[in-house]
Amino acid sequence: MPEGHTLHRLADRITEVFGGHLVRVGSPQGRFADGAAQLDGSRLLDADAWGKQLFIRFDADRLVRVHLGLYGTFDVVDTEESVPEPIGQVRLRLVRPAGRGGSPAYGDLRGATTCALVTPAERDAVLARIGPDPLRDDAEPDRAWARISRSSAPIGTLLMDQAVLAGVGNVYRAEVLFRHRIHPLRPGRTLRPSQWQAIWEDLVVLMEEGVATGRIDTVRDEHLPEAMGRPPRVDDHGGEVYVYRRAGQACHVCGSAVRADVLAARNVFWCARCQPVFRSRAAR
DNA sequence: GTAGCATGGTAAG
DNA sequence: TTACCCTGCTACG
Repeated sequence: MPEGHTLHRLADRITEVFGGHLVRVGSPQGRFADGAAQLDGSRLLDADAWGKQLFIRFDADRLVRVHLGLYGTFDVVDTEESVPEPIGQVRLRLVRPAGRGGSPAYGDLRGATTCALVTPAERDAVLARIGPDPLRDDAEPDRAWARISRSSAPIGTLLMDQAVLAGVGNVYRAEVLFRHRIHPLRPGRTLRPSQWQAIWEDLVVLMEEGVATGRIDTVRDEHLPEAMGRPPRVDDHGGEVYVYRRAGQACHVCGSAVRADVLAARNVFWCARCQPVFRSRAAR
């Protein structure tokens, strides 16, 4: 589930459901028991995300830092009924009690890499080490370009490095490189400034759409299933994509087989014909 | 039923 | 480079 769009969507949802309310905070599983005990009964102010980092803000300058990792989930449910018994390993449970005719709501965090009570200074330290986030209005893409433009590392590695750029994960990495016809192994420093600008602007659009829909869709209208007369993609993420997890299948644009390899410890996918290997001026 | 893998990241070795 | 976190889906038997 979790690339940056998931966390921003979740922050909005937490703010909407719990913001301004006195909440019950628990850790049915027990691994966040100390933090939960300190926060229980206090006022939740709001939640905000930077890249894949989520911070839930409580009164008295207290924050919960959440990182979902690869398979963490945070389900927020507005219910007309009573709050159910926790199912499975619920690290953190937030409850907005029913009151004055209002219905109860709850949020369950499972499988997260991180769930910790932190201070504003600790939050700032985390934020200081991550790059600009395409989903934030105040992001400075030049900061990322400063790193990319002088790095010999592959652009496919740099896009996944949260210290360079925050919020992009394995799906957006593969898809944005396809959309800009750039090979994942191409060294960052060989990109032109205009290519970086186009990638950034595209990430802003794609990820904002991801926040709105809760899925990752990267396929242009002319390549959608209905436009091409091909079957829609069926899997657990739901979005229409060009190359992600499509190894061996036909490229939607040129028909050649999608390639796969491991880059930055993750599977990367690309079309060898649409994303030709970069050749330096000297090599040509 | 269950092995294997996954939209991530850290820490140990 | 590997282990881990310990969820949830898919593929396979």
